[in-house]
Parts: sequence; structure tokens; C-alpha cells
Amino acid sequence: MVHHSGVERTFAALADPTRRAVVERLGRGSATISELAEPFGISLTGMKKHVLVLEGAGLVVTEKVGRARRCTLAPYAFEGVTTWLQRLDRFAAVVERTKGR
Amino acid sequence: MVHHSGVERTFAALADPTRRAVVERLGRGSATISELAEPFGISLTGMKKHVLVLEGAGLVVTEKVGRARRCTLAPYAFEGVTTWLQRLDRFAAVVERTKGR
DNA sequence: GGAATGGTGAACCATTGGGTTCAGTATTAC
DNA sequence: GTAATACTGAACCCAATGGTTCACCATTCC
Repeated sequence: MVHHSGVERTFAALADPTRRAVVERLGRGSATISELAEPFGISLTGMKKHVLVLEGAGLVVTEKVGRARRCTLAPYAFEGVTTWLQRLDRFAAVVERTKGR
Repeated sequence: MVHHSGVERTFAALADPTRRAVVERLGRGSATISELAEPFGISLTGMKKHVLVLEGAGLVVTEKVGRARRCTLAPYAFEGVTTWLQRLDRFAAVVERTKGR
């Protein structure tokens, strides 16, 4: 319930297709950087950056386990952004409703 | 209900603070390019570009009225993106639930 | 008609962003 | 101890993005 508001970083993070795919992947269970990188044919360094962005957006949490880094989908990850959208969605609904007048 | 899937452009469009503010502004009623540009101290050309991006994302519809261009929040604008998020939100919930085991 | 208003399009510029490679460091396996 | 694994950091590259100005077209106002 905490999570620093910032809808800002969340949208930016989700704007990239690779990052969205990573989020979906993590939705099916946690993974290491290499496990995440492999299916994209991307370098470890590259994936590391993506994970960093996702972490900065509060969408993913990571923990170093031995030499690997375990990445997990953050709880309440999308709370801020869904709230923002639902509010606007309501606005849009009103616009739509009053349009036919 | 139509709206060409593309969660892609939507997130990218909403990643920019100016564009989010424009969307919120349009949530309180339609506006022209100049009306949108003024509060940001941004050039007309600059705002035009933003509106173009929002239009490309299906979030806004515009119509030329005389020499002005009327911009309106699109109906069902956030449908795709909220669907995407709700699905992931459910994943996140599961992750959270199974974590305590 | 002429001036002001509102929007466009083209060209340019600075920053950011996604990606790389290369040279490490820390763990784990043999 | 040596080798392989997994990540990390620094430096760099190129394309995309947010912004500008300038010149121009179309409408509206006097």
C-alpha cells in the first residue's frame, strides 16, 4: 500500500515491449537476470538495465542470491497506475454519456 | 469497444507528464490546441505534436472547427490498457498470496 | 481588403533510451 | 587452486523524443 505514488516511472517502464514481456514473464514466477535475458537474445547488461528501470518504477523487486539475482513481481505493483486510469476512465465515461445530448 | 489493441502506444503516450496533464485537462472538457498549450508555456507546434501522439494512441480524437482544432478525450480510451493491467494485477495478487507459504 | 488569430509543416537541436562491448568481481563447481 | 558462471560498471553508439524557430495557409474580425 506504500509505494511512492509516481505513476510517472510506471508508465515509462511499461512503454517498452521488452519490459512489458518481462513483467508478464515474472507474473508466471520469479527469475534470474540470465533467465530473463535468454528468450530475448539480449545481453545480460541490457536486461540488467531493464530490470533496474522496472525496480525504479516499483514494479519488480530483486534480491541477490549467491551469484545470481532473483527478480520478482512486486506486490501492489500496479495499484497507482490503475487508480490513475480508473479515475480518467470515469471522466471518459462522462464525456461519452454527455456527448449524445 | 473497437480500438486496435495496441497497448504499446498507450503506455508510451502516457509516459510523458505533459501528455498526462493534457489527458486530465480533456477529462474536464474538450479544448483547442492553443488552450491546451497555454498553461504549459509550450509552443503551439509542440502541443500539436503531443496531441498527435495522443491521437495515435487512440486516447484523444480531434476535429477541425474553423481555424481551430477541437480536441476531445476518446471514448473507451483506456480500455485496452486497463485490461492489460488488471490481468497482471491478478498475477501479482497470486504471487503475493503464495509468497507467505 | 487588411490585420490578427490559430494551426501546420519543415528543419533543426539537445537529451534520453535501448542496446552494445569490454573489463572486472564474486560464487560455485571440479 | 582453477575454471566456469552470473552479474556489474563504465564507456560508447545510434535512433527516437520533446522541444524549438521560421515560414506559411486558412479563418475570422474590423
